[in-house]
This record gives sequence, C-alpha cells and structure tokens, in this order.
Amino acid sequence: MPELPEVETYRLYLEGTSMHQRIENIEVEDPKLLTTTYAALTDALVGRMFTDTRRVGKNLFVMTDGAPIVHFHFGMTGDLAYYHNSLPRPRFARIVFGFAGGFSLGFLCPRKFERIGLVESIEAHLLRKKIGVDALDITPEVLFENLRRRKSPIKSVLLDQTTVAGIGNWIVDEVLFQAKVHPEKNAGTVTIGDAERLHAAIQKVLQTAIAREANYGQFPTDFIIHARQWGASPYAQADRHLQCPCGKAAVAQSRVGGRATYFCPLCQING
DNA sequence: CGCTATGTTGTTCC
DNA sequence: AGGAACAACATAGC
Repeated sequence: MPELPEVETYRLYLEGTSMHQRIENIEVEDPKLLTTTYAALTDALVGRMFTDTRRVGKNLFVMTDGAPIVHFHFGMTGDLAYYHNSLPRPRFARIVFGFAGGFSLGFLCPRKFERIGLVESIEAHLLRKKIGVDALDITPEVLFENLRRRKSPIKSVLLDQTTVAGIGNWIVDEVLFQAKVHPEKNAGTVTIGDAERLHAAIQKVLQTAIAREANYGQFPTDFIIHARQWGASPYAQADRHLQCPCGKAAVAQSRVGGRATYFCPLCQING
C-alpha cells in the first residue's frame, strides 16, 4: 500500500537487510517491470552492492558502489521481501536480487504496476518527472503557493505529486479530515490559514503512519480512515466505523477526481 | 461473474 | 501553452 509511509518503511527495511552484500544475479520475470533494459540493469549492478538509500515522496533511490542509482516505484501494491534461498521464493517476487551469502531481496509486484530502473542522478529524475518537495519537508508557505494557483478540487491537487510528493488516496482523505477541509474545495480559494492547517495535518498523519510502520489499522480512533472500506483486509469488515469520530454524522462516501473519497459532511464544510 | 483497487501516464479537450 | 478530466494500464481479491 505504497504511499509515503509505506515507502519509508520499505526504505528502512532495505537498509536493515540488503546493504553491503555483493549482487550475484538479478532475475526479472517480465521486462515490462523495468524502465531500463535487462542488460543495462545487470551490467550496472552485478558485482556491485547497495550502499545508501534516499526516499522522495513515493520514490525510493538506492545508491551502489558503482555509478548508477537504482530507482524503485511501488505502484499500488509493491512490497519487498528479504529471504534466505533455502526458503521458497515469495509469491509475486517478479524481480529478485540474489546476494553473495545466500540471501535474496524480492521486489513483490502483484499487479505489475511497479517499476525498477536506473537513473543518472536523483535530481535529474525528480526534474524529469516533475516531482515536487517531499511532504515531510514542504513549508506551509510553499504549500499555499502551490495550492492557490490551481483550480481543481483540493483533493486532486494534493494527490498531484508536483504539488507535494508522497500523498496518496488514503492519506489525503485523512489529511483533509484532520484539517477540516472539504475534499472538493476549489484549491484556488485556500487561505494561508487553510494551508497552515493542511501542513500541520500532513505532518501529523505522516508521522503517525510512519511510527506505526504504515499499519493503518493502528491509527488513533479519532482518524476517519477507520470508515474506509479496505478491499481485501479482514480488518476492514470487522472494525469498520461508519460514524465520524465527531459522533454527529455518518461518514460520507463519494468520488473526487475519479478516486474513492471519504469525508464528514459536518466537520468538513465546503466554504 | 462483475466490481473495486493504494499510482502514474497518455490523450483529448478547452 | 498549459491545465483539467479521465481512460488505460495488469492483476488479485471479494
């Protein structure tokens, strides 16, 4: 479920498992998962090792002791699994880095929306993809300027990675709820006060999620995320709260910018 | 079977 | 030109 907190969790996982081991081989089940040719990937990485990591928004960059940098994007369902070769390969491990020493790092790609490739430099990649400032680093003033010049619903603008990098569909609903902003509010009408509340909510929601290793089921009870229907999760059906934490209204469900949207019609007035 | 899905990108329209 | 709207991508799970 890779929004910023998941990618941060994966980054720490990779740091804790896969560094400083010689890469002996790379298996790729489907070349569509690569933004580089398979030959370029193996030429650049076999014999090298991972040395450092950096995350910007939902993008994970892994440095090596050679020149190229590996870029991971987790799409909607990507994950990592580090395992010993005596164990069976994890399901959906469609790309596998095999290390000297008998361990492997699997890049799990259930729906093939995930991508791995080589980039010249982090800055060049961010520029080319127009990825904005990371959500944990943006200032209220920059957020305000980036919102006020747009005309779409504020939810759509916050999801745009050029506005601010790392916010996804579940987190944006939580951020808007915590900041008491209606998801369909015209982004061009935000005040500096709105931007300051949104900024504080972004920090709060992301810090909360990262501290719980992105396990949304462990969010505080005053979060609206518990109203959301989680497709496959058993937690969803059992613990779902259809009532807003304010206790005065049922959580409303709609679509904004083509995405499933949950909000409280009392707490989040479109004004 | 039919419907939904965490993200991004390409196309079309304005 | 540039922004907005939305379909498309590939697949799993319910």
